[in-house]
Amino acid sequence: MAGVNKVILVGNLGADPEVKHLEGDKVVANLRLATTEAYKDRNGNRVENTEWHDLELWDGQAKVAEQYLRKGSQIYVEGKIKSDTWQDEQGNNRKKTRIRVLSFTMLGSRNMGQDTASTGSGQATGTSEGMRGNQMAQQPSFENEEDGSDDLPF
Amino acid sequence: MAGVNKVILVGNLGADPEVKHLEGDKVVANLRLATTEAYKDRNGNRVENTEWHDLELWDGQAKVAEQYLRKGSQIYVEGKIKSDTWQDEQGNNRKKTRIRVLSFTMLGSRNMGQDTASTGSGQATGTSEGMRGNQMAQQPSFENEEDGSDDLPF
Amino acid sequence: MAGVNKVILVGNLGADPEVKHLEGDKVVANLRLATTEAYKDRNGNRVENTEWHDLELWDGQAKVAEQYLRKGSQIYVEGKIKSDTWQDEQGNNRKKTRIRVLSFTMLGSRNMGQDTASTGSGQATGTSEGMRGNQMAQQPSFENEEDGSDDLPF
Amino acid sequence: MAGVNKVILVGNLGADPEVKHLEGDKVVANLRLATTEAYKDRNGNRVENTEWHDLELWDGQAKVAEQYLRKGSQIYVEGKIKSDTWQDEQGNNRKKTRIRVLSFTMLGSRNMGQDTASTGSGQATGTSEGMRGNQMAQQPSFENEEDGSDDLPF
DNA sequence: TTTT
DNA sequence: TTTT
Repeated sequence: MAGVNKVILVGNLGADPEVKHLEGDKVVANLRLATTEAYKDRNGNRVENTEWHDLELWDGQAKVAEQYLRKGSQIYVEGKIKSDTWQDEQGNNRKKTRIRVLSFTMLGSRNMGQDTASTGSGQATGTSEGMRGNQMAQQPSFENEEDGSDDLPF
Repeated sequence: MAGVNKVILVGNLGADPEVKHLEGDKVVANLRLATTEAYKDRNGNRVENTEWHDLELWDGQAKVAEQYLRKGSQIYVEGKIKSDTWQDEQGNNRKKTRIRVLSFTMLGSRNMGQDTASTGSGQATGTSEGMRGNQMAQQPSFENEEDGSDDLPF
Repeated sequence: MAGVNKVILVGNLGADPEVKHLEGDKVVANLRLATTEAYKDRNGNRVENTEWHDLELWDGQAKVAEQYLRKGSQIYVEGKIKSDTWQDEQGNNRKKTRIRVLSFTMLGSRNMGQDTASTGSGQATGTSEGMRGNQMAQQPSFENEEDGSDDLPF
Repeated sequence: MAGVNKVILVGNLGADPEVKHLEGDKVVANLRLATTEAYKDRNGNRVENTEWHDLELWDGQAKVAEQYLRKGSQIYVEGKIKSDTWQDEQGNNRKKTRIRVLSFTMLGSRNMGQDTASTGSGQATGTSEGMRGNQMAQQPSFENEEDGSDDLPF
């Protein structure tokens, strides 16, 4: 059946991206994203609740993340839930849930984190196809399709 | 930072809702929802990929689910990702991810599952407050807030 | 700035798609989609509120819409807000807002309506009046890129 | 029918909020929000496309907007499409589409616009560990129900 | 385990 | 003009 599996997150990275360059020019980046909600409990005390998400980005996106994202970066993310299941050594069924990122956008302005001053020249070039997204020298947004093999948009 | 943690799903239930009535008038329903995407692989073969989601609904919502949803029901769901972490007997860190449903809407028409012919009379009454949602005898849509103690909308 | 402009709708078509085949193999379809919300007012009376949306689909998507969608069809839509501005004869600034559809999915099940037997092997059995139970043999879900020239996904 | 009518925007305000205090303690704020997408056209030239949205906020939300939002503020918005129709003096049918905001969140950190230094001691500081530095006086996130009469969340 |  |  034709379904919908969509995740939208706005949060901050808990650490720098972990990027692995695989054979065949494949690149994968793993990010830890915190989304925090604050509310008042029934006693009127402010409570903060943080959820941590494991994000997975591939190829062009992973490269953008590697170049521009840092611990603390605030991003808007669109993706889908994707879980892996396996059996552990004890024979228990295990499941790990990740967010497969389909597009993301850096938020905030002014600066983009410590090492990003270098992006200033950037012409934020996108490929014409498969790039609904936006990107700029300072605020890259990047979209990738399922098996996208897009190059860096810069 | 004020974050966003939003999930939107459209899929079908893999089984009837599992509902538990807890002390203090609390009710919780657990649903298994399948979201299936189909695409053509590079050889042009149609591939289907199903993701299973664990949904958790509380109170008024849980009651609506219990009454109207059945194995196979197609629903639109809005919620947020919520994970529990603990240590298992081996001392390993474990994590289970669920979707905390904030609103859902039944899709399709005609019939609503095997026993729902009886819903025809439907009062489908909503509370004025906290009910952005929609509901009807035959196509209930229901929203609940964080600690919502909403009654059944009927 | 890298922005986000996203619309998610679930509703029913108020009329059959209006499709125009333009030069250069371009096709555009215009749909009228109703999204209805129901709630109880402060007197406890059920109130229904319908919003009508003008949807615009291009090329491959437009063809799918032409072939499978009919008045009454229930669909899930993802798109973006897009407005045209101009001056009318009186010199007044005018603005028309549309939803540019980026993907849609037919909802509901069972049967698909009158002329859809042609869609393939498919069951695609039709109701005579109004083509409400939608979907096809394969339940089309269709995504299109900005300038996508995708063919029919079947 | 139970429908879905949802809009998600991330963009910047084109002007300070316009706030009107109505009788009966009602408050309405109107915002102009720009969402910009950038892409490369078929010649490889970077093209920027800005869509302007008319946002409408009520009551508690309107007050938060009045207090914290300024021209240039970057926000995440969730709402629904809402159009008014009428006949103009020439007897033409007219329609104006707005976004009725259901929740919004301020994005970015650092500064919040010209006069907002007063909104707290705060420097919107991130913590060194895990960057949880979350919502603060300076980064309000606010949700309102349909006829919500919520007070300021501070 | 759903749906097609 | 849809849907219930």
